[in-house]
Amino acid sequence: MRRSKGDTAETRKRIVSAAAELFLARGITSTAIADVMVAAGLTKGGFYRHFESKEQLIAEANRLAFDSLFEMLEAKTKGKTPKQALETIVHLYLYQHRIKELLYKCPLPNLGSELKRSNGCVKDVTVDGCQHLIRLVTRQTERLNIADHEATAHAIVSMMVGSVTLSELVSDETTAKSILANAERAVHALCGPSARSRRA
Amino acid sequence: MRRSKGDTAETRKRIVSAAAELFLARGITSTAIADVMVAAGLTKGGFYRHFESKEQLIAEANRLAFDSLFEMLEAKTKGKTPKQALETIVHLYLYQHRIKELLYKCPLPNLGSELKRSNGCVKDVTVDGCQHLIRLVTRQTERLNIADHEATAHAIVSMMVGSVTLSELVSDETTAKSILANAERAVHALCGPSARSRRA
DNA sequence: TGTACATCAGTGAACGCGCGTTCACTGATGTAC
DNA sequence: TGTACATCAGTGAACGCGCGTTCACTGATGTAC
Repeated sequence: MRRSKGDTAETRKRIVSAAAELFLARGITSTAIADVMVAAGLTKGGFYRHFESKEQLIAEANRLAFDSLFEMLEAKTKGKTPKQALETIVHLYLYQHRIKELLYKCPLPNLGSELKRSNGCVKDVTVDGCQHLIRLVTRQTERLNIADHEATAHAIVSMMVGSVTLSELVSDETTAKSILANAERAVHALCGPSARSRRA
Repeated sequence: MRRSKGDTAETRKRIVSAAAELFLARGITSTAIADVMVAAGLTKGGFYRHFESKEQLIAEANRLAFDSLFEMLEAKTKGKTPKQALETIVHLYLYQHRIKELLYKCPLPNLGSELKRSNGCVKDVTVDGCQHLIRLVTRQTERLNIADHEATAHAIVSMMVGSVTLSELVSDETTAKSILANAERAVHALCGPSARSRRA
């Protein structure tokens, strides 16, 4: 039965949102389209009224996850000093799995190896997200007057992605926590006074 | 046709080796058992004479990849000063994709998100490998007399895994290279003179 | 050492299941007049 | 504003393919005597 335009648009959003949550929690290949549709309160037959293929859904779900992460990080750092802003970004990113208000997790540590082998629009979204995250951090290292702000930003993002990956992997909760805490400390060290070239 | 004991053992090794290469290059789910068997010069029907399930093969292939990586790192750092040894570990790890003599790549950045959701023996091998890598680095930071050597080792391993993940992901070769170079520099900074507590 | 039989690595076909995709159908919405 | 028809979101069944796993069979190796 046909639905009104508004309903249709809302249904589509619900599907993408359910997909983002399921993909990030269970992985892409182990999430079937039927799972997504059921989570969105529909049956799988209706999927192709909204999307051309699973590929397209993957791309849109990842874009949603990236966009809402970046939007939250922008909002939470607005008006803060560069030091506070950088600390906020790093802290929120590292503890993304424990923050309820963050609907979707970052695709980079959660789907990294699945996305690495992707093509076309999925690849594009991933690369964009990756560059966007680097830019977000670079903006703060630049404001902090760090000697080589771009290099430092690269190192920070690598550490963010790597530590989240590792902490989700090791089954021991104590180790997981200390990996995150140590990443946070290391970022601090990389941005410490000896790294600043000019007065802040 | 039945084979001699030696042949059988060798065939088994060939299957595990082919699996490790294919899994790490193409991902686990997108590598079929038939692909592995063909790469090992056999037909897929013979697989179950050697293994109970694909699961078991995944576990063994990952163990092989981890073990040969660690073995190489041990060999290359033997007899070196802690500073040289740490630099060697980090450098070889970061540039693992460009080193031909390294048969298998590290499962952590290459299969991280696929392994994260694994269970049983696959999970065990992954966690072991992760801890082993941390220990390998910790041994050097300890010898370097770094103030908090375990915390620093965690940070270094996070950066190693994260930067390899990211550099394989971004399609732009220039960015990929600079991510790796900046990770190497950052490790250097984390182990710099200000991080040493006692005289070396 | 030689012979007869059991074992079992490897083959190729077949099975069965899950999943992405397609399709005929339904009935409410949107549109033309 | 009301009526008639076209559109199309959603359903449930079916299709087709890939892939993990099983199986009957072959013939060389290993073993018992």
